[in-house]
Amino acid sequence: MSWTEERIATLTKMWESGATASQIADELGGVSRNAVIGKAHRLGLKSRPSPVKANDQKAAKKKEAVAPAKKPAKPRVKAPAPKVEQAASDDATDAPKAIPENSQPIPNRPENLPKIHSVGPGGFVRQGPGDQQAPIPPAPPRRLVPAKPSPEIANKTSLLDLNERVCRWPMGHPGEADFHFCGEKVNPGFPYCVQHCGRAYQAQLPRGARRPPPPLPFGGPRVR
DNA sequence: CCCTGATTCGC
DNA sequence: GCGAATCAGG
Repeated sequence: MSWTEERIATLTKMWESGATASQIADELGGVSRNAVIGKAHRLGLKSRPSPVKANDQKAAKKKEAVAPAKKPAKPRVKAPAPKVEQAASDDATDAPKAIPENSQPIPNRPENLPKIHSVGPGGFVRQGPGDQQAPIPPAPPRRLVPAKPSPEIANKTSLLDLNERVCRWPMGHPGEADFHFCGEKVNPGFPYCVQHCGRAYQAQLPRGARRPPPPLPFGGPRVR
């Protein structure tokens, strides 16, 4: 697996937004956590909160320069990454504009967040940030047409099934076999069904009640 | 043990 | 340039 430009872009975005190297490697696929860290450093991306920090740059640390008495060969092969090869090249440039980008995977402290219960113009109940039922954020914008229909999405709403009348809320992550869309009847005038309108359009909290973290442009780390 | 990132160094 | 091996802290 080579470092294409989009893969580097994803790495950079995720790294800067605080995702761990493991998450990044997992999202990219085909690379190890070490590869991600190594690449990040080569790219000049700087260290974020690193576990090992209390170093005075001890120069007196050396590995064995010569005479590697014994090599453990290579027992360190846990996950050879049998990732599902993605036939279609994903292209992060075009984004379906109907897909929202407000994703807050960071759980807000449930402490005294005021319960807001307001009704949107379409009749949906706005969801307060304090009461997210499922913390699954909307999937990131990506190109996501599956090369061949798999049985998992046989009865689900695929990208090709999208039209003005069905809910475009993404279910799952693009690129995965069972990725599909909600497909419910939309709340008239909205790109989503009533239920997902409640997720997409959240109630505004009073000033100072909270400060939402910045949205993750890549859609956030994969939730497993 | 698990996790994390940093560093080294053979390729 | 790449990344496995290794290190070191949490």
